[in-house]
Amino acid sequence: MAAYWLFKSEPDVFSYDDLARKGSEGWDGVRNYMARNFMRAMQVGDEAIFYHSQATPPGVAGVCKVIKTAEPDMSQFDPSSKYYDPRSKPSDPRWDLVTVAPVTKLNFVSLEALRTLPELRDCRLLAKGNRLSVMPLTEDEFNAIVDFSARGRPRG
DNA sequence: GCCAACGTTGGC
DNA sequence: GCCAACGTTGGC
Repeated sequence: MAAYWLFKSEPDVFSYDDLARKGSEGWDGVRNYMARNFMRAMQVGDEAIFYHSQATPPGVAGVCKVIKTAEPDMSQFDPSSKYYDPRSKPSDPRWDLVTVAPVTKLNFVSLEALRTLPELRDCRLLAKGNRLSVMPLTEDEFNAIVDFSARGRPRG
């Protein structure tokens, strides 16, 4: 049973277009245990919303999918990486990544517009103070975003 | 640049 | 195990 997720990325660093250009990307640099655990639960074929944070405006840029399940994020062992974690050992890696590929570039849906969708009322993306960079979505939440992007207005 | 919110760290 | 301090995130 496929699951649905949301990934945040700062487009100045790595945008949906960057993913589309590259074809796939190991989602490295996640250093939050909850986000890591969500990645460990991902299966090949799961689909995810690609969200642009720290953008003007922030919002949803596309859909991507998981093409490889969780494996150690090697940047944790690289002292020259900004994601280096000196407390992590190769024999017991702390941090994982999944590999994603582009599916569809969406008509951009701003955060402001997302807040108008009733299906997202309980989505943690919209919760005040939310900082989680990888999170699950319900099928209804995922579809509401994609449908709004396609139609430019809410369902129903 | 500001500030609220949150996760993590470290002293005790 | 508690909790204050700190660093980071992310919208504005």
